[in-house]
Amino acid sequence: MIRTRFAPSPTGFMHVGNLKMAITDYLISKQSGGQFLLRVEDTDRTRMVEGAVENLLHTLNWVGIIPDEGVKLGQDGKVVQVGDKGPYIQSERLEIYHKYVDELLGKGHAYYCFCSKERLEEVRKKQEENKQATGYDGHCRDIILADAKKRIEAGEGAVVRMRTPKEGVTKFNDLIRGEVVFENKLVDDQVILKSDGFPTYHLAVVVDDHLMEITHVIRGDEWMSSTPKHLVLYEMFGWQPPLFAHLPLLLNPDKSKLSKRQGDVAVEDYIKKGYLPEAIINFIAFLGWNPGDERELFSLEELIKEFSLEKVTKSGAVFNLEKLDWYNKEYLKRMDNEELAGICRSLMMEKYGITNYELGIMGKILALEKERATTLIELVENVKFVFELPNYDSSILIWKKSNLEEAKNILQGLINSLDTFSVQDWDKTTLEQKVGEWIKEKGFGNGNVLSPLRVALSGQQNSPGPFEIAEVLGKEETINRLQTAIKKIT
RNA sequence: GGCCCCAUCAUCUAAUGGUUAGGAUAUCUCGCUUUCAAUGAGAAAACACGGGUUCGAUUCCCGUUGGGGCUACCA
Repeated sequence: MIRTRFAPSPTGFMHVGNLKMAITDYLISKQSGGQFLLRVEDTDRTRMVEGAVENLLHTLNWVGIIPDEGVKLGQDGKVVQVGDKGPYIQSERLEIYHKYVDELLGKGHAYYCFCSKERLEEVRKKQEENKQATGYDGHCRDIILADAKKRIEAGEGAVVRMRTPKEGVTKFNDLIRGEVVFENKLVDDQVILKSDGFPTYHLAVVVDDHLMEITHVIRGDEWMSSTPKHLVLYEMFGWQPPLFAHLPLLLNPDKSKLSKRQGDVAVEDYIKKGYLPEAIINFIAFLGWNPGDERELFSLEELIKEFSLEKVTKSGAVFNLEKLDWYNKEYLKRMDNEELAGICRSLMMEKYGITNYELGIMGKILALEKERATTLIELVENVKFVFELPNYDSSILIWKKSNLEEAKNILQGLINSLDTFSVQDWDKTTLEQKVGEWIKEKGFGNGNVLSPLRVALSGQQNSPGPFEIAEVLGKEETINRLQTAIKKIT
């Protein structure tokens, strides 16, 4: 049974790269019938952002990824912690970390360091000048623990560093990349406890993953180089390390690590733009993974069944919005009209000031444009002509080599004909059939009639079919709009 | 600089020790059609380079180049 965790820092909105990690963690745990936990890593108090945890959780909820354990949204929408291995917020686990730091100190696997920031910077500068690997120079490595404690009691500030072995190698078998080897002498004596009493990521992640019985650590590639530090800590504690999988990063079009500067990176931005959760999940899951055959459309459920780390690509993937657009169109096209109406409800009410909202009617209106729109925002915008006929120029009523006079006659003829139709028969199929007969009878060309009709109904030269529009508009409004068009000509 | 990772069309990717190197997105052409969209048919488009290994390498090995990540009392 696999236990995975998504461990975000509450430093802002959910990044699409983070979502990719969360999705992967979720899929891997679910397909084994295991648990997916969410842990909040808030050990850097300087970067905390108000409301970030709520935002993260809401975003995850939106895509349908609900943690089994750890921090999640309760029934009332408030943040709660669930599970018997908590707390799941690192700032609430300080005592635990201190206990383990003491253990390391006692065993000689860690030591107090009193070096000033200035000294550390100087050391680093010199190393860079000499083209050496940067890292702590071991200045405080040999201070006797008792002496160090005295200095601390006397009020001196200190951090705790891990005493990494300087010989041999540390290796691990990454589930995606295979064996990776690091020389121990290059593993830095990393700070594990900061002078403010908070642990660093490296200590906290190891302690928590162990205590929370995480079996698979699935995280971004940027953590690869830190993994030996973590492995050394597992070794020091005498713990069995989990399995590691480092996922390739999401990239900007210029192939650098996906960043804010080159476009939107917050999942929230895409929600606001009107992308569907299904499209986002599918798109992101397919960045660096595919089922090996030619299927492209996968729901979360299907992904749980078929996703596998073995098939994850090793190289980073450009976050390609054109493909996202395509996915969104596909899901939009397939969506049930009433469901679509439900999703667009607030957008529609806001934009068109609608008060009584009938899903059936709204669904029909939205269906008019759903094959043409990329996003929900665009869809709602495109349907504007239903509520408000745009002010168009009469010249666009003319079809090809025809003229205004002819258009006017045709529209008038159309009114006379449509007026005889019963309201019961006012659906696109019947309309198309009857108007078709009328066109034949009069000997007009299709375009000569349907084009002016389209413009009269939509105010646009490009629009859905005129009969579909007429059905949605109803008989009265349809005739109304035809009369308006005629008035424009005279 | 040091360490680590990566390398197939513009992009996401598939496959293989011998293939016309496949699909998707985007682009273009044609068809359908009252427009647009959708859809159908097609086009253009890739194995980074150099050495090996091999009868034969895009595939395996090494190197080069290129790209990326890390290199904090941030995660």
